[in-house]
Formats: sequence, structure tokens, C-alpha cells
Amino acid sequence: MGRHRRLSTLGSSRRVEGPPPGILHPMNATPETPVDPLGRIEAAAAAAVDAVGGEHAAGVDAGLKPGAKPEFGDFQLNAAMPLGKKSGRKPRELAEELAAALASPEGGVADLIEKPEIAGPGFINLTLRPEALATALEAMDDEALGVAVDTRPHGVTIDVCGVNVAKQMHVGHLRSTVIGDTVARLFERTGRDVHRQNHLGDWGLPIAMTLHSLISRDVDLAALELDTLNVAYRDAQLEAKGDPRGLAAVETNHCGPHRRFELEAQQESASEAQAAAREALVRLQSGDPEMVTAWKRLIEVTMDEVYKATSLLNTRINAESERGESSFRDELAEVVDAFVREGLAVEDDGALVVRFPDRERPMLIRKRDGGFLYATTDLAALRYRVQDLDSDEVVYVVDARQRDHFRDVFDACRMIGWATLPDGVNASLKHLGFGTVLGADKKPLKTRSGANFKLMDLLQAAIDRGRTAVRARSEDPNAPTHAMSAEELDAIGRAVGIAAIKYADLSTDTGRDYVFDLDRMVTFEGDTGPYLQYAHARLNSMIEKAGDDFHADAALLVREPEERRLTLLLLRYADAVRDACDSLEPARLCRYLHSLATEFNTFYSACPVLKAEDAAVRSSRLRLASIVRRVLADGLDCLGIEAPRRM
RNA sequence: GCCCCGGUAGCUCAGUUGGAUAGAGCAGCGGACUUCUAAUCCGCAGGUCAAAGGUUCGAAUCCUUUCCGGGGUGCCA
Repeated sequence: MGRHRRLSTLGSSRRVEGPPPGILHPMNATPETPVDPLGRIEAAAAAAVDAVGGEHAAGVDAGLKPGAKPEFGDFQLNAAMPLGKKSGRKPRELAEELAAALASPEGGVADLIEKPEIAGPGFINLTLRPEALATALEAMDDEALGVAVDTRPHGVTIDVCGVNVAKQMHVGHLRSTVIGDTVARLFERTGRDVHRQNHLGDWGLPIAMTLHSLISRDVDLAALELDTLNVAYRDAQLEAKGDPRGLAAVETNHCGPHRRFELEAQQESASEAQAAAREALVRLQSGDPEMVTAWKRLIEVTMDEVYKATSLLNTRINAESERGESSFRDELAEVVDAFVREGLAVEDDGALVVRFPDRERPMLIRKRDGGFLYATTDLAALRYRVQDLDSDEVVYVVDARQRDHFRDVFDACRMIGWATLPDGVNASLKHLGFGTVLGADKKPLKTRSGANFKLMDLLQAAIDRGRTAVRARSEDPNAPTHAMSAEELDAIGRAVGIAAIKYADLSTDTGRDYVFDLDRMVTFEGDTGPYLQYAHARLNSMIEKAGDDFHADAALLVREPEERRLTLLLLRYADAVRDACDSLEPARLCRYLHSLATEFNTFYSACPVLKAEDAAVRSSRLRLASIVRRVLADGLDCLGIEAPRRM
């Protein structure tokens, strides 16, 4: 079956290696035209570290970081301390030399920065000249907003969604769907070719049992709905399960004959159900037309509802992403043979296992009865993803509790060579494990009766809250939404509610469990999706109002502290996207967007834009605002969150 | 038993190869609206970074030990 079984766990962490998080990238700079001031300063800093440090400069980070506080300047260079440690010289002296090198005419950046300040044990604080800030902002104000295109020739595969046929989606699927789609968008934003793969649980004994149960009861498949299908699935499971542990307890606890009889009867009917299910599976596997038709209908009924949810969630997960376990069923025997042939799989107690050099626990790939396992299917799927889909990166967005499982699968895949592409590139295989969604009681989120919440019910609740809030606001005659139709308001309300849910899921460390508190999410204040949407809507209406006063190429004047801070933050957008993508942590982009929205709101209350007296200031601020708007919209799009024009 | 993950403000969480006085949001208190959209902004208060020891110019971050919590662990997925 699919990737989700039961809930309840604590999280993880999956820091993924990537390039060092240099804060500044040479954005539009080319060797011939080093126009971008930040690129020039970074290069100058690296040169200064080399010159001052000499042989000790190797391995020392010459990267600039944003100033820890506004009074520490725009950027800081911390290289003097590690350099001091390596060379045995005093960090402050080295800092003096580095600062002098940067400020000298030979440093080449004296026109861009104020005199460097040295503080503490050897921090070098740099402050940009206003014109340099304006030029830097100018340089990123293009279509790509400074985000460089990744030119690697291979694609990326993201394992997302992971639903089970015949079962309702629940909050676990929400996380895989939302996080997975966002990771996919981040890769797409950096220019990669992305395959979303939905590894449906659409094969195996449980499905056969459900089919058997439906057919034997003559259920009208044409009229089948997911709710009744889900009940049939559960009943079939229960029927086949019996209670062997109960029977064992009777033995040890010496229960009375009545109880014993009951359990034995249950056991017997369970074995009968299991036998019937096995027979059904054989019929399905051998292509029995009645079974196959029913099976296809089961998938259809399930996926109709899944795509309602993925579409409501504004994700790009659709029928094209569909590649269930069943599509690998004919490769499993061959996968096992390959491992045996390579000497990587050995028989043990009748089963076939793959052993690893660095751990005790082996991975089973074939059961004693000849059946295949979850791991076998995953190996086949992974080979397909790397080799057939041509991916140099495969990311599994799956429950954190399956960490050990994926470690095994990945290692086995590397051992047999399937993770290596024909051109010799080794694909990186990553498990982005997410934590469990908890209720207010800190236990896995369940209804009072102990069942999982239906995902659709949760989404609907959030949408209702969004619509209520949007309607209430539109009552105000001064609200920009006042004259809008009920349909338009509903669409905005839906976007707001979904944004609240998605942002709550994306903005926290994915590996950790998180408490699903609808009330907190739909407060729409503070660090929420709607807060970002609101900032965007305000920007949008301001620029609309400006009309002909807005010029996309207006001269930029960066003077006020709020203008400076906003500009500095805008300049970091490309890095925020790159960093979120490399680390597989959408939360980093969320953090960036939230600080950008906050910084804009601060700017907005401190600096008049439309009301600015001076026409040059007005048009400069309008252009600044329009860049903020585009960055917010672009960032929200990476998160798969809609940015309404009004709200 | 073995393996993995976590413990930071009342609550939910950040904290980027070790950097300056550990930061946000919520809740609390005090301010700012005949709004360039107050779903906003400004300020105040709030901490033994689970505990102890170690490494060094510098530790929430790295090492060791301990405590607490969660998860995984051969024929389910």
C-alpha cells in the first residue's frame, strides 16, 4: 500500500548539503560588465582575504553576511577571526589590514562602500553608499528577480502525495502534498525540469480484499463514492485481521470457554476472508476482466477526490503525476534477480535479504512465501526515477518515521549502481521526512471517535473561515473589496483560507511534529499566509492608484533607513530561493517573505508613497514598492500560495 | 537491547560551515486610525537555551556523560 499507515511520531531533521549560504551572489555580473555592486564587493572581499591571509587564507570564509544589527552596517566580514586562529596573529590587526585593503583604491570598491568599521574581536562592518544600493537594486530588477538559472542537464523527481486507493486523504497527505509541491516549485523556479511522482498504494492484498468485498456484495460500482469505498476497505481489513493476540491472551490468562469460543470463531472467519482475498489477488494479477474493471473504477473513484483536494490546494499534482505501485509489479522479480545476481541479496530463513556493511538490520526484498515487499517496489520505482526519468536528484517527501526504510532503499540502490547516471553523475537521493500533525492535546490529530480527520473537512473549515473574514471586511464601504460580487469574494476567501493552512505547514521546520490549530492559523495576524497576501494586496492597490505616476524605470533613491532596509532585503531574494531549494526547507523562504512583508509594512507606515511631496521621491518609492510586490508574488508562487489583487 | 530524532520566553517556533546584547509570532500591557487597505505599525515586559563537564578569543550551535519525551527496529505498508 501507499506510504502512509498510522500516525504518531516525533520529528527529525534532514539538513541537506548544499553550497555554502553566501548571502550575496554576483547577480548580473559578467567578467566584462561587473555592474552589480554586491558582486564586486564580494569579489573584493575574497581578494583582500587572499592578500592579507596568504597561505592561511585557504578554507577561510571570505563571504559577506548581512549585518547582525542595523548599527553594525549593511554587511559584515568575519574572516579576520578564523584567519587569526590559523596564522597566530591578532584578529584585530588582520581586520585593520583587511579594512585598509578594501578601502584602498586598489581594492576597487571605494566608490561603493563607506569606510569599513572594525568592532569587537575583529568584525568588519561595511556600509554601502546609497548610490551603490540603488545600482544593486536596479541590477536585480529584471524578469528573474536575480534568481540564476540552474543549468544542470538532468531532471529532478519529487515523490509527493502518496495516497492509498480506497482510502480518504488525511493530514499526513496534506503535508506530503503541500511540502512536496512547494519543493517541486522551488526546483522549477531555479530552472530545473521536475517530475512529481505520486506513488499510489494501488496494488496488493488490501486492495484485493476490498475488491472481493465489493464484488461479493454486488455493490454498484458506477455509483460508488469514496466514503462507502473507504468503509468497505476498513471492513475488509477488519474481517481479515481476526485477533491472534486475543487468542494468545486467552491461553495465558485462562479465560473462560465462552470467550475462547468467540475468539476462535473470529479467527476462523478471518482465515476464510484471507483465503478469499488471496484468491481475489490471483484473479486480479492474472488479468481477470471483471476484477480489472472494478480495480480501475476503484482508482478512479479515489483519485477524483484526491484531485479535488490537490487542485483546491493550488498544487500541480494531477493525473500526470500518477505512477502507482501497480506500475512496477512486473519488474519486481527482475529487481530481486538483479540483487541476487550481483551477490547483494542472500537467503536467510527462507527470505531474501540485502545486508549492509555498516549496520545489523538487513532489508527484506522477498518474503519466504515468494511475495515482494514495500522495499522491492521502492527499489523498482527509484531505478525508474533515476534512470528513466533521468534525475540527478530524487526527493521523497514522506513521513519522517520511514527514515530507516529510505536509508536502506537508497543504500541498496547505490550499491547496485542504479543511482549512477549513464554520464557518470551520481544522483543524490534524499528523504525529506516530515513530522506528525498533532492535535491540541499534543497527540496525533484524531476525531473524538479516534478516526483520522478527513482532509477535505479540514480544508473546508479553513475556507469557511477565510470567506467569513473576507465578507466581513467587504462590508466596510471604504474597503477595496466593497463592490465585489459574491463569487469574487468567495474566491478570495478560499485563497485566504488555503493560504493559512499551507503557510502553517510550510513555515515550520518540516521534520518536526506540529500542532494543527485551526484557530491560530486563521487568525490572519502575525506570521501567517494571509499576512503576506495582505501586504501584496496593499502594494497592488497602491500601484493601481498611482496610475500614470508609476514608472518601471524611475530613478531609485535609497535614503531613509526604511528604504535602505527594504532594499537590502530585496537584494537577498535570489539567495532565499536558492537556499530554500538547496536545503529542501521551504520554511527558509517563508521566513524571508515574512521579514520582507514586515519590512514593507514598516516602510509603508513611515514613508509616504503616493502622498510624497517630491515627485522624484514618489516615483522612486513606487518603483521600490513594485519590486517588493513582484518579489512577494513570486515568492508566494514558489510556495503555491495565491496572491489576490485585493482583499 | 540496538538505532534515529527532539528539549530555546506562558504558548507556537526561528537561530544559516561556532560570532557582537539568543530573535519572531501569539497571548499580556501601553500607544498610533475622518487609513496612500489598522488582516497594519511603534513601544514595554517576558530566558538557568533540559543538566553537568570539556574544547577556545568566542558555544543555543562542536565533544563526553546524564535526565526527560518521541519514533524505528526481518517476512505490513
